[in-house]
Amino acid sequence: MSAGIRHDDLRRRNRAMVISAVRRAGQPSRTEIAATTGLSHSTISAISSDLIGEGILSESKANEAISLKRGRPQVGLALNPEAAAVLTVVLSLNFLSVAVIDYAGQVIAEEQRRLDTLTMPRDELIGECTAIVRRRLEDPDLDVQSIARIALAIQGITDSHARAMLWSPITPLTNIAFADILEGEFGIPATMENDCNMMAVALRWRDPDRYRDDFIAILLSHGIGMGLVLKGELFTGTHSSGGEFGHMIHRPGGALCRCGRRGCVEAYAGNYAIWRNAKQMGEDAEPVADVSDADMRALAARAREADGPEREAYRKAGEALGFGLGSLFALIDPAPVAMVGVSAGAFDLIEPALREAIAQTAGGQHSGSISFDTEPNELPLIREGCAMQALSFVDQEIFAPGTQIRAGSKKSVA
Amino acid sequence: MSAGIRHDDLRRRNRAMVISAVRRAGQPSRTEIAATTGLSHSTISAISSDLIGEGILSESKANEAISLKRGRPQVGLALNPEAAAVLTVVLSLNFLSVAVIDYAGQVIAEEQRRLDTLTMPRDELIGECTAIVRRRLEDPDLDVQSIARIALAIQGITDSHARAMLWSPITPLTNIAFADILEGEFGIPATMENDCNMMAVALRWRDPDRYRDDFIAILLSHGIGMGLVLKGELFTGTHSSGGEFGHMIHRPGGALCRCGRRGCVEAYAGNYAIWRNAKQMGEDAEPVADVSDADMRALAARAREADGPEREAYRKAGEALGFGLGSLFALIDPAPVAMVGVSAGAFDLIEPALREAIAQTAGGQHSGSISFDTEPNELPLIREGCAMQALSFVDQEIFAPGTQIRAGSKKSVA
DNA sequence: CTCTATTTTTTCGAGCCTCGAAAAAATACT
DNA sequence: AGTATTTTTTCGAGGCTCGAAAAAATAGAG
Repeated sequence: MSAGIRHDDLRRRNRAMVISAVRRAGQPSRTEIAATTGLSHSTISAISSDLIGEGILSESKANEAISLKRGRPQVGLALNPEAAAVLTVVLSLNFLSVAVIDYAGQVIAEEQRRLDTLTMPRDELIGECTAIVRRRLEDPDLDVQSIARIALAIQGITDSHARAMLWSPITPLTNIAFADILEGEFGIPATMENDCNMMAVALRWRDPDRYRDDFIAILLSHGIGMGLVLKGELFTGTHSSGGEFGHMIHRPGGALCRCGRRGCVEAYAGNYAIWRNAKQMGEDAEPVADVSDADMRALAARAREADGPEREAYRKAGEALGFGLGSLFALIDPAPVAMVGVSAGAFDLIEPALREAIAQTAGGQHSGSISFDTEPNELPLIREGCAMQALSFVDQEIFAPGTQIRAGSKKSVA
Repeated sequence: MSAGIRHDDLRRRNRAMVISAVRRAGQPSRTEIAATTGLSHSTISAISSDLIGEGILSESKANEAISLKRGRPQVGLALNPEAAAVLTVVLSLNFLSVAVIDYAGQVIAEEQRRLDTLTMPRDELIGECTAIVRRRLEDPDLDVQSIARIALAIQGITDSHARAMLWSPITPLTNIAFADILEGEFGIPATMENDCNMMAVALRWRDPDRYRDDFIAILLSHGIGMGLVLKGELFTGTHSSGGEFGHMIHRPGGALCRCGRRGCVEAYAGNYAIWRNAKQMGEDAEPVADVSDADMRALAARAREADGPEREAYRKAGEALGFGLGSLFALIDPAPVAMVGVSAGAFDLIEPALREAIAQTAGGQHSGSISFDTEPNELPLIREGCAMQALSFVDQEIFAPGTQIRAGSKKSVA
């Protein structure tokens, strides 16, 4: 249970503070770091000199803009791009992509591939993933030793220990321990992340002012997913990645959902549901396997043109999302929302009904003050979140003396 | 933002560990504390000798049962009951109760009072609260100086800073900053807590095995409330006490809820809703102000006797709770549930429909493994939770050197 | 071009804190 | 009475952070 703080934990934690301050701030001077961490200048000086000696940080002749000031100019501290690297794998419907990212967060290599995830047998799916990773690792330009971590993101439910995919809409297969598989194959620590959680992580890095301590990222795609940050931390369920917003019950016994149950939010707001309603196929119609983004955009265009079943379909989606968000807000209070995915591009069609629905719920009091951002393209967000998640892990490993540091660096000698 | 750890924080935190280890374990020996905290024997020895010197802990000639062992017998450490005391105030529908609790957690005085909260004007309600507290503080048997904290719990929504009641079903009044009022009046730090959150706190102290890191306490009373513990911490909303499970939407546009909206879980499962359905008054009927516990018990008895509208009313309540829990489980995954309040005594009537509903939701996969506890009497739980919450605050104040310690104790001199 | 003011960074000794090992204390068993 | 065993305290060593002072590096003034 509650662990006491050992004396040597102190340095560990404060190293952590310094590294994360540098990652957040870009090129802060030692003085700035001292200010944000609350530690003394002497401490920051000692720690950063250690980190530079270990090749984790490097001095960069800093902000020329501010060098107009008097005194001794600040020396910016930056992450040394060569200190380590991470590899991200994003597995989504019929699509697999990997990227290699250096310690400073820059993409240094990538590869993408189409594949038929829905019909692929287990071995083949796993094989494709390991193969694409292996190809990247065998790249002669890459120092394999520097790859410190792999983060794999997938649509669907992952376990709360970030080891396995439990269930995913992109494949009928279940319980694939991707993290263990990749670790076993390549001997590099790996984690298995939920795509929407990675979206949330990315949003926070992109716009820390708007997405700080509490916010919601909702994926409006074939299915409905959610990434939730509460009190500054990624929210996960007790056993799984949790936050299955799409499968909150909107109408008990209602429309047939892809998950086999009835009345889920997704059964009204997922692409297949909007499609089904627009085509007036009835709520019991079996969900179609996939609707292309182009088809969805065409559907939205038609809905904008005339008040027909297409517009009504988007209205129903908005209503379901609104009541769902209302129930969510009853639990966590309102927070900024980012709508991501192809249907976020049709948010103009969704928003009126959504706001009307929210107004009828507990969140309704603040209905006006709730603001929505839209971002139609989810893949870059997911990849970015994966990268930052993996890099944060590496940061932690680096200041944990117990762990072998894989970067080609030697300890400074006092 | 992220604060570094100063050198003097170390002692503070480790003192915290020791105190909370003692509060949890009852009368642990120094060796046991060392084991649970992971700190060395020397450190525990130093800290506990400080704490004893300051009058916070005391040695108690420990477990005679274990003194059969060889070696030097363990000396149990106990909280010194006189180190401080706290005062709890529980304000519920037409009922106000206070208790004074010593540092070891024993009730040393209490007082209860009926009052008409629904019609009472603002000044009077506040006046009643301050008056009952003043009476306790003026008790000649009590050392006023020792009262280190006041915790006030109320049914309804409180703000996330534990300062004010925002809204409550027990009064039409809103936005009463009880914590500030009591602090101003008596000069004793006070907090304003949500009743269901305090239930959850109490459950954890009562049965730490069952209610550890993740669990749900649901109040089935006139209204429906929830206290939620996730990852070992009390879950609150971003702005308010949050966790308004009762106002998640069960059926959009459905039955009229006491909150003025439609289709909330509470509009089917609150006492007034069960009453309304049992009396076949229609879902639009204005909720009655109060139903006595005796009436509810009579209703449950009739429902058990024959399959009439009463039984159907409980079935609907179960359905609403089941779908609500199902949606909640979609977000947080299933967790142990405690049903508290008068209708928890009728859980046999509620459970079948509840389980059936859950089975139709995302939580359904684990439907069988979800276990429910029942506790018909909420008041003792709330009071107990309040006491532990207040005592935990005092624990924190005691190891924070910045704070003036109000207990009559002097620092040990080295 | 030199000197001064200013700001950043490093150095150094002081003061704490935790730890491990050893000693001391307190009991049961023989 | 002596020995084994377990708990608790003592003590010196090693680390860490801090504040103050020194050193470093620049802009502006004369």
